Amino acid sequence: MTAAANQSGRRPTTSRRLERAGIRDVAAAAGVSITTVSDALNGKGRLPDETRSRVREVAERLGYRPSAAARTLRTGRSGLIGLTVTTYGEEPFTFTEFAYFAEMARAATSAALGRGYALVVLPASSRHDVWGNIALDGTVVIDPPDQDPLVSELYRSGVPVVSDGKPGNCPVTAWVDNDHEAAVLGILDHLSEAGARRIGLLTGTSTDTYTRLSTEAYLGWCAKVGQEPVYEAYPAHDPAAGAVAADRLLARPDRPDAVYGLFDPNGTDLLAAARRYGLRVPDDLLLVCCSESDVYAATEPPITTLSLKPRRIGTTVVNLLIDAIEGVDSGTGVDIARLFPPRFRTAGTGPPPGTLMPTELIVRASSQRRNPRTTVSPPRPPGEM
Amino acid sequence: MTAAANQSGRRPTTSRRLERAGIRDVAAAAGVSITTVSDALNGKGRLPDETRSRVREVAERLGYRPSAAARTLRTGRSGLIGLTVTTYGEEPFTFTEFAYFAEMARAATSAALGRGYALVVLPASSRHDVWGNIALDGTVVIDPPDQDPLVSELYRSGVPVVSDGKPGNCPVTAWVDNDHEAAVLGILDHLSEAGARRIGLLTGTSTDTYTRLSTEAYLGWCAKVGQEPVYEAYPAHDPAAGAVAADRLLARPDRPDAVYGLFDPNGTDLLAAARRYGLRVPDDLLLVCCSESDVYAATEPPITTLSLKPRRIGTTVVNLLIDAIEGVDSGTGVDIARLFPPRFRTAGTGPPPGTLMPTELIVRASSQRRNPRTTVSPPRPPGEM
DNA sequence: CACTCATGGAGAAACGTATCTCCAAGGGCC
DNA sequence: GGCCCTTGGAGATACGTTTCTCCATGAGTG
Repeated sequence: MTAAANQSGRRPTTSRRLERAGIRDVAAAAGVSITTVSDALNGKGRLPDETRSRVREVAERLGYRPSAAARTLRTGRSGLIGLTVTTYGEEPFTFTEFAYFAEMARAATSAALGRGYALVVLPASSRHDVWGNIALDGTVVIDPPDQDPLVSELYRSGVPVVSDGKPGNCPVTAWVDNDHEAAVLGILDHLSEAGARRIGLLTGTSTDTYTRLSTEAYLGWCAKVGQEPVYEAYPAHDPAAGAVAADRLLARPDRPDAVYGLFDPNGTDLLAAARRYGLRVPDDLLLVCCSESDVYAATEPPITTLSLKPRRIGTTVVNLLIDAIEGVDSGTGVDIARLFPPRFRTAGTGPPPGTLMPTELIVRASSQRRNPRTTVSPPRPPGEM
Repeated sequence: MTAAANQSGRRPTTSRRLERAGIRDVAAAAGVSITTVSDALNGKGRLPDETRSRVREVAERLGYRPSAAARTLRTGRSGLIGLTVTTYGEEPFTFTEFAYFAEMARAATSAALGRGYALVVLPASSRHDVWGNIALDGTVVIDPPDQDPLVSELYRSGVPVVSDGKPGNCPVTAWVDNDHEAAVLGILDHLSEAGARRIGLLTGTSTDTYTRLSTEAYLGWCAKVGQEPVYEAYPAHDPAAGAVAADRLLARPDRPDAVYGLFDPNGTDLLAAARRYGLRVPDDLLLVCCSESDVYAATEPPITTLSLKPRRIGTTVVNLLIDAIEGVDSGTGVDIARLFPPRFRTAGTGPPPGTLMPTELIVRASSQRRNPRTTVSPPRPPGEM
């Protein structure tokens, strides 16, 4: 080994292995100190432009890439955000609200990348060691169950947590949710105006916020207008159970003349069930379901759907989370911000700030009786979905 | 400050801030050295069980969580795998093969978690600083374009890269793909046996391996059996273009009596187009498309689909990648493995090892003719649905 | 008794960066 | 000439692990 090869001054005895250039190598090659290299590359410090550009050029020439691990260790920031999905089974993603999740995750990924963060997909059921092994700046939790131990632990350990779905008893930094009550009431009114006399509900048996709030809104509406509730609940994570429940609902003696299904496949299920019972949609049965899928624009008849606007949710959740991340540590320099990260603000404060976002009802033929359509949509070219 | 409070020996002057317990704190509390704590928690070293469990208990009591950043810096391993999706537009996920991607990503996530790794979603179009800021042990690339600069740089910088889709000119550690040629030939034979005389193809204009190999297989088959190729190509990333192309294909004077569509929405598109031209499926037109969606089990008629078995692909890709990751550094201790990481093995070796995986044809009504047909009906202008 | 050896564990050196502190030199100002 | 201020940059430390090296101690062995 030549002296030049060892000019960085480290490892005087052991042989120099082939490795990526470090900041030391750049400093040595540029004839400046490590400090100067760091400052030059990060745009900090007081350096003349000439030095800055020279250092940058040398770094480029050596193919220098800063070590993310070292930077994370030093700064305490990894640029990584966890995306946690509540799982019903073995799989990392939930099946039930799949289109919703996919859209939401996509928007969240975009939003995060736009602000320089990347998303790590981490099912809540992951091995604990996986969670512990990753430096996360914060976590997005989709639809946390009532008492999620994972969320509690994350929050306790000081990691900001923002949930999609109003959390039950988990402490979170912030949350975002749709205004499910308003959405359900809007649908029920819509169906009433279309002539429905007895509106049924296809709902789930799980205790997540979405199911709970929607069902409560339905029951409240029934009480208000004096209609006997007509609903069937089934385990929403079981794809086969939906069809059975739809069948049950339409087989009841007090069969509804309109149904709202809370879950994505309900539209198809209800349509099939209606066919089996010889019910025409919308003539004998009005139909609405909650879905992000555009297949319902092409069914026979097209089905009115409620969109939860997952893209808006995903974007908002991520932005809130990053705000929290960057707000905590990059505060005004007051030490309080460092002495009292969120974990210490739990007691004494009120509930975490939440944001309610509107939903969108996409009205199609299935919820409109023979009367001419009220909402005017432009004629579509053939074949477009 | 008391001597006891400072027994860890650090920060003799500045005041001790509220922070997560570190390994030093555990060592001090347990009355052992840092080494012992590390060994006890990681199951290394020679320690009596009594010491081991005592240290573990103290760590638990203090709520000790090892710093992932420090561990990564020290060990050079982050437990993070990049999942890169080629993007056609702004969005991080591609629309076109969405169900495929979703399934594949889900399987990949599962497989990775099962081996203690987590997946980071990183679109190829991400800001460069995001890529540089994350310590990745390896990367999965879905469907890399012919000359992907990102893949090249990753590979050059020593990060193992495994691609889903046989790579064009990118150097990768390994790749996995379906046997697209066999799949297409199988479908064409299947359609022939069902009575097809002229088989058309709905294909894409992009240059990815899937499109290219499939189209070539089709053209080769045509040449072999002496059929004039009948195909339409469209930009597969444009969801609206598929319907137009399907329409074009069925409007041709040499209208095919069977069509294979390479992309997921083609089944719906072709069905709609067939309806517009008054063609009955499967009587007048046999239909097959490549899709992972089970909506085709419920269409009228149900459509035969080719499944690329994305779950198998995702699992295989991740396992190959992790094998490469762990094989490189946890070798037999021979220094060669450390002196020559994959980046130095580029020259002189042959193409990277690839794995071809079988596809699965799910035969439904749309590709089975009830009674062999003899006449070809002339094209008609699009009428009412 | 003089050894070897296994056991249990401590010390300290990295890993590669960011940043706090401090210093030298030069110039303007009174 | 003494003083302060700005500019440009170097030194050293800390981030929290893992791991290599090495040292006591006591037991077995000839």
